[in-house]
Amino acid sequence: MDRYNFKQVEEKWQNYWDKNKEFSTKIDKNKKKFYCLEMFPYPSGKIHMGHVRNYTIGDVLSRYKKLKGFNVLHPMGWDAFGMPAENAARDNNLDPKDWTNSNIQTMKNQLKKLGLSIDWDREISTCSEDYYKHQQIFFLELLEKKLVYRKENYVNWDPIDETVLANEQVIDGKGWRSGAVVERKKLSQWFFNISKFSQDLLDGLEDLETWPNKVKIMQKNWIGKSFGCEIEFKIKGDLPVENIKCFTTRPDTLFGFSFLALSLDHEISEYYKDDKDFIKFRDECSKTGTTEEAIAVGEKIGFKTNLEAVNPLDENQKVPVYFANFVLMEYGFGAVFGCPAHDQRDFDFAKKYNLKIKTVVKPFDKKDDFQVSDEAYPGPGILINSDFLNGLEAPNNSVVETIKILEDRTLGKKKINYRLKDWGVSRQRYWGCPIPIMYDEKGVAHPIPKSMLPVKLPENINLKVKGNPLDSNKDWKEISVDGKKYKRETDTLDTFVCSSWYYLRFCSPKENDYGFRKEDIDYWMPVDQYIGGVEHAILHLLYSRFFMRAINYQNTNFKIKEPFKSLFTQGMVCHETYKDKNNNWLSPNEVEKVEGKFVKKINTNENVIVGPSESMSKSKKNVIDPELIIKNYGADAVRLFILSDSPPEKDVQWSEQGMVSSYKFIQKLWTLHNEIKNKIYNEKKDSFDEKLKIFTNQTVAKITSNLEKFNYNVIIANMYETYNYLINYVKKNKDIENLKENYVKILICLAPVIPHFSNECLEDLEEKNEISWPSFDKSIFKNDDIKIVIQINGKKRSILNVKKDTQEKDVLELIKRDQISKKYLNKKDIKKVIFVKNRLMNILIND
RNA sequence: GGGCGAAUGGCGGAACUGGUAGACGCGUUGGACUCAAAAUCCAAUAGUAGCAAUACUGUGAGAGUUCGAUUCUCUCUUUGCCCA
Repeated sequence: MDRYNFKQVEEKWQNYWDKNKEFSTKIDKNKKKFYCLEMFPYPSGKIHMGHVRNYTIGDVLSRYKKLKGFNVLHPMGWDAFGMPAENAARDNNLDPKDWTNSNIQTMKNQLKKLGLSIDWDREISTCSEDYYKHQQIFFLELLEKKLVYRKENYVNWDPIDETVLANEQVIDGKGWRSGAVVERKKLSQWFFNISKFSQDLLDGLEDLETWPNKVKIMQKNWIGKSFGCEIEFKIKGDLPVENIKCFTTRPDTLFGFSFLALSLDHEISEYYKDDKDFIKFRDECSKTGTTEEAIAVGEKIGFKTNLEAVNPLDENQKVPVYFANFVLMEYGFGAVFGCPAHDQRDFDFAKKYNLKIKTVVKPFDKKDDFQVSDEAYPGPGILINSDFLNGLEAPNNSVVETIKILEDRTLGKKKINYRLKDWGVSRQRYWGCPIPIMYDEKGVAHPIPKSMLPVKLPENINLKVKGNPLDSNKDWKEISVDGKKYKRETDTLDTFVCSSWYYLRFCSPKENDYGFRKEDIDYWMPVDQYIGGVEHAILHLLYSRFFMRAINYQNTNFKIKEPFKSLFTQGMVCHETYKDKNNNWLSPNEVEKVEGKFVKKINTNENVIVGPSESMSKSKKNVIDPELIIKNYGADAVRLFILSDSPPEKDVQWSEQGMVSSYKFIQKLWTLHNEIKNKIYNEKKDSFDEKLKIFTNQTVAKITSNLEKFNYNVIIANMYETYNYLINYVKKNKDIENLKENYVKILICLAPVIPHFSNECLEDLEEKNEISWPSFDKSIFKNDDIKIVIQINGKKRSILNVKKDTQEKDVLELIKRDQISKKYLNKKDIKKVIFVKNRLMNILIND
């Protein structure tokens, strides 16, 4: 018998699928559709194990649904714009387009070798003009609906590279490439008005029943709805400022008011722009960084103004006004009132500047003279030292009551605040979708006329210039329309915009006039199952949800609000990390295991420090190249292994031994296949075997239910169990009448995970019927013999074989004759019997 | 600091709605085959005691509900992720 030649078989089936357009999909209204989508990859060069896991999970589902008779849409594309291309192109004197397209070719070939059931006719790439031209139209539509606007905003500015940096590109306050100290700079940028939909995005979460709860909670926190009050404080001092508006969620602690803190960007800072001390203070603040976390961890510092704020509930109470580094302009109105006794941040600030700390809430179990001492008390309790508010229960009652009082006296009003900020989409980059805007001589923005769309990216650009290469490209930048001179917008769109609607494009990938055809999305949308990493839990998923609402807004033709009906977030692929004695990372193939436990470096025999298992990353060198693994073991074996060791939503440890055992398992299945085939074509026949039928039924039932529940690791265990059963079965039996019929069912159950192998075996059996997912017959379990657990005083003592549905008194009779049970029951009174039909009997006796 | 999870053999992990804890795989040990090795096959494998049948203990710790708890409730410990 031949060994299973995975190379030949896998190539054969991949070619077959390709040639027959097996997975190319058309609208078929007679069939139920199923849209399965995995997050599309960034074409960085080669696929990595994370892709293998993500796409294997999606492929198992797609193939299963197809076998179940669904019309499955399973497309793939490329999230092809972005900085790595621009950087790689600049460093290697390439065109970003060429770099990207060559990576796409490589990765596409790699994905094909995994045997994925993808409709490659629908392949899209966000960097192709065919894609981004539609995005420009969307942009202009949103502009018309006033969902896009321009405003000035602070950015992280790298003064050496003359470029804007994303927060994650700022490391310890320095640019990740140049190492220059990052500055805050105000730039005019385009924004999507996502905050307009804050409440709707929040409400929509309720309907996403099959999304992981944690993702919904993350989005909820990100939107950050808070209930509070807007208060105007009267201001006294030497500036022409009459009042300052501020937002608070705790107006009930107003009597503990001890300072008012303003953001550095608050409009009042204008009066101080020439004040040397203020400038010095502002520089000091910029060192601590602008992220919310940096501010929270860093020291709270303030700059005292000559202004005083009046407590609206008590005219006699006046407190100083500070600029403080912990107040963000984006939150509320960029002004907060400080109540040190009940907010730790305010407490730290008050201690530092020696401001009064007045306790206004006491915990329920404390007396009225309770005083905050070492730290703030932010918890619930009863209001004290608060004049007419005394005795209210904080925070629930007291907040509502205080707002009522403030509203009555027209000192403030109820307000709901959201943390969600508008989405800045301008990027000072070449390799992105051009923003279809031009500016006239006065600097007023105009949409590029529709007839002039799309705005194409210029080619042969010099990437070595400082700053945005588009900005220094005069030929491209300067245009004239109807004899008037304009300058193009040189910023490009954030790549998250591209990925906010790509799932629509897959429905109509070739449509030329618009981003999608209504007929197509009416049939295919929403995505029935979306699969990807949890790292996109907030931004990508929220932006996509927003984008649907933005298209939907003032548009009766477009019904979708939620693009992804179900979401599944898979875990990462991890591997041990290795370092040599000089603390340099070593890759797994620079390391070997010699004489058991310790790991040594190849050639030098030097000891290696084994670090914890972490998610595979190039920087830690703990990566395994999927291409090599597929070459050595085959796609089916890789698919099998990547699913086998852990539940798909959890991290999985890469293990060479596990990989080898998956490979061996496929070889064993092949041996089994040949044995079964011999039996099937054997002349001698045994009669029909009921037990085999029952076993097959159980197997199909188990695998079906585990597929439905994403328990893919358990499916692999089911596959091993099935093998173990069948290999013993064929040893003991000749061919029996129903062997082939049952074996074919089992082979089909293997098809989602190991499609090449399964198809090869089915073909080998000359199985001509159209393959579809086997049904299972629940009634077949009826005649089953049942094992009943016998417990004495709650402890398992014996197991009885009985017919299904045996009654309590009959089981009791059996127990009395059962040797083991008799031993425990001997001469003891039975106090009580608990009987669960077909399961167990628990007998309570006096000890 | 807040929110959400997690904790089961040497390891990864199973366990339907509260009903036989440890499926399945890895590793380890022993055996068969072989001159030998690899490959393959067979067997054992939670701990303790015992030749054994078997008994007791056992799902992070402690309590509770229950005839019965890995599963439900409370407290605690450790740990992961997200937010601040």
